[in-house]
Amino acid sequence: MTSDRTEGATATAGGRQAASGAPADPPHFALLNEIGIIDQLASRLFERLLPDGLTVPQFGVLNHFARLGRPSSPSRLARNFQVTKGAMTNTLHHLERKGFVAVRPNAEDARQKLVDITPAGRAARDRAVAAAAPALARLATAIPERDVGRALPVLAALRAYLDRERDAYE
Amino acid sequence: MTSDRTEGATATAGGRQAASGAPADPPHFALLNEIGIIDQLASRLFERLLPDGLTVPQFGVLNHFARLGRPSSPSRLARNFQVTKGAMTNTLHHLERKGFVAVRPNAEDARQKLVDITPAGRAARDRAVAAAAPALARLATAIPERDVGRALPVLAALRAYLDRERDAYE
DNA sequence: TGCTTTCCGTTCAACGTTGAACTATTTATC
DNA sequence: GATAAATAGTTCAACGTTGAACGGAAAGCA
Repeated sequence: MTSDRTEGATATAGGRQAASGAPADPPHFALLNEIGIIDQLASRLFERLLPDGLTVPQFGVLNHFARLGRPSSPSRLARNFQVTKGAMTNTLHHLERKGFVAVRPNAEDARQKLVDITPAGRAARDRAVAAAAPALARLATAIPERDVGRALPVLAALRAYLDRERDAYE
Repeated sequence: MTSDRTEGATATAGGRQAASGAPADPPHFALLNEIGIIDQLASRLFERLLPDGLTVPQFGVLNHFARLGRPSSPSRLARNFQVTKGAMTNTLHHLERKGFVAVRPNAEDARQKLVDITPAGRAARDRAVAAAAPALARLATAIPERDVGRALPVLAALRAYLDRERDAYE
């Protein structure tokens, strides 16, 4: 049992709902709504699959390093993930406690710290990818890659726009 | 200053990043990633515009009622918004404290409560819509409605899939 | 050189969310 | 009717996030 699909109701962006008689939300608003719900559903499902008590943001950092192949700094990571520095401090502390990431001072710039993934972190990341693979495969079956290819550019443009908009307001 | 757009890095789903040499995340994963970032950016921007100290979920509930036109119950709202009952209890308490929503017992079923928007709540919702209108208009300028129309069906299918998947695992 | 600005990382309070535990009420079933 | 199962709403601890405030360190500039 989930949303009131039977009554054709699933609230709209920021909220949802879709009663037949009521005025529909503007398309752009509806888009953001749909995105909000998907993020919530996908994150929760994904997190259940993750091993080692990994959370989505924690996995994100590990995955980032696995592909980056070199150390980074907390603030740089915060920028990459569009998150505040405080949030990244928090995530890194968790990863450090688990031994999945190593933090050391940066000799060249005492303001910074250098963060890198550890072998254990790499292993955890691989386990996570393996654990999520089946679910991702099922998803790929349900949503044709062609459709994903259609949506992705639009979302990329949307993100770029929001990014600019944010900069403008800070 | 925002994400490392200059280094072509914006972490991928659950995490991101897009260094040229590294293996790219699978398309479906990239899609979820993009969605996660957009949700975060859009929510934060939207929330800044909201009046009366309204949060995104609070606005969502008010907007829901404005379109629904009739009372609902906490658990029904929780289902509509794909949120746990506890979360909805929390949101409703905030709205009740602000006088934007009225809660009363349901005589026909003592387990339930009936929630409805108040005139003050309606006014707050209208103020919120008005406050967000300019930003939404700018967004509509940046992202053609045609593109939104292309992405929406894919996202709807994605949400429907995740919804089914969740039911299967609970 | 000395002062100001910018950047870095941390801490903290306030929120929203989940998931589990619990009580109360209603519905199903024998 | 009595018992079991399902539904409703609350509470609570644990997380992640924001936004603001700080103290430390490096650049920029006079």
